[in-house]
Amino acid sequence: MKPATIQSTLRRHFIQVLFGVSMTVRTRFAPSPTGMLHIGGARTALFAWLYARHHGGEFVLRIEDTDRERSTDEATTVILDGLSWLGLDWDGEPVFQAARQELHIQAAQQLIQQGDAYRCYCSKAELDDMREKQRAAGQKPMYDGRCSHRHDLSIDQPDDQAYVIRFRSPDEGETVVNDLVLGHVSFPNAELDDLILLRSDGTPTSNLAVVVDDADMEISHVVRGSDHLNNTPRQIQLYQALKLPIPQFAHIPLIHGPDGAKMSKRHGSVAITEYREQGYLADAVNNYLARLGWSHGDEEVFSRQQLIELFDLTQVGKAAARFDQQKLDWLNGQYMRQANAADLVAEVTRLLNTDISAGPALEPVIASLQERSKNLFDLAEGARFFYQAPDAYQEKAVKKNFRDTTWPLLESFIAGIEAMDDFSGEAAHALIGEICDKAELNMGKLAQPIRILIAGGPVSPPIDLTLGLLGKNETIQRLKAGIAALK
RNA sequence: GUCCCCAUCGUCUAGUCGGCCUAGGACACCGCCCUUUCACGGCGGCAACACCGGUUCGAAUCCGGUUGGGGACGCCA
Repeated sequence: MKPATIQSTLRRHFIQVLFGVSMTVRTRFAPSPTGMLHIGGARTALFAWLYARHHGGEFVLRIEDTDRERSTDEATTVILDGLSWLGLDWDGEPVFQAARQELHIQAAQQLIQQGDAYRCYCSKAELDDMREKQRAAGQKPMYDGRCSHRHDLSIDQPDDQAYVIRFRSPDEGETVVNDLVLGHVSFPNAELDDLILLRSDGTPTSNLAVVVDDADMEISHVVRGSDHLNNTPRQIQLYQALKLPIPQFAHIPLIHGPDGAKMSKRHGSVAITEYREQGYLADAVNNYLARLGWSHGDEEVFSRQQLIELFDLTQVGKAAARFDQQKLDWLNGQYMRQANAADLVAEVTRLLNTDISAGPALEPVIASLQERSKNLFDLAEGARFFYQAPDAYQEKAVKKNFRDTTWPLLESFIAGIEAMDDFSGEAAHALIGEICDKAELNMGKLAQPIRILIAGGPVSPPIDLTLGLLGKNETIQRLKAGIAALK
């Protein structure tokens, strides 16, 4: 046993002793490594993580790589990166499902011995044909159990004909899922066909593996997307047949695109890591995702800590939610403003991707831009002119703010700051005021042209801050270059 | 098609056991204010209980149906 495992086992034991019952919450996130970690998966992971953390329990990771055709190590890495970025830390090492085949096969053997599973010799073509006929007859395509009563071939007898192992599910009665989000959901057993446990190559299928693993890993609450709801009654039957304790289930509604259809590539950035590239803050994404389907009164902004304190599955809504980029943008803006400038330096430096050694310190530049930036990308672009003199001036802004009277104002401004012994943003600002007063103009008549020559466009932090950060020499140099270029 | 789920402003949602809801908040949108720019912020506005029945003194809230949307129907997960 690894130290971490011993520790968690001890902790679980401690809680059990303390409360006299087994009440450890243990949730899991079980992605299949066949693609990116998308928005929906990230939210499922977040909810499972929040639930565990809220209850002081554990959150574990299981990589469901049993479909070896489509699973890749690369996808696993991307998923882990995504979770790490969001700060959804997992307990212990990730478990790889493919490595646990023996356990799954054993369970299948047990079911065979109990008579709860049987060999099915139906070929792919035969099954296709069967389904096609069912569909044509307006029925739900499902296995009709044609091999379940074949007694002519002993299941223990070696056979050169390919077969799969199917679960013998009950035909009558109903199976009830008691879901923490959806409540009672019952399925007629007649609707549940005999699912495949072991493929013809002997490998276990996901439904078997999930049940065996969730039980073996002592998962107390299975939190997953509601696209798995239909698998749940079958899984419950497997738990029962294997005499394993049934966990609690919580099926989280799916996230739809703005058009109401399931999220897909055409809705833009579905990979969670894409949001990092676009300059979103992890906590803002978490906050947004949490509010999609969950709420706490009228509040909108929740820190990570508050989410852990307040989150509960009982407050998760049942309806699917649409993804709304504008609200994410707004929330991200909230976090941008709240953030410590120092914490943003590294990421902004990366996004700027230019030499900043000659310009002002990045931290105060960031501070001056935080409240006018929706995201880090915005912020980096807003900061760029501090380190790169404009090579062009926005035409529309020039047209609007420059006229013949502008030039003398600029000249006297330059003369004024050239004469200053100790230049500062405040002094420059005061000078603009003086010049405009004298000319009986409002300050914008001079401040805007200055801004355009300095930044290349009509947008920047307040002029005093901007000039103060840029410094006397750079200010003069840019103004002169601008006059030369435009006059 | 069959089974399952869902249904409050354009979007996310509040709405504990039906009365406090002439339905609240947030995003978006539209005004106004603040402002040397862009933003932030402040104030105000627009805007919803899908429909039809029933239960009840009283329903967004309970029940039934209709409609609409979504999910699932693989030797994928």
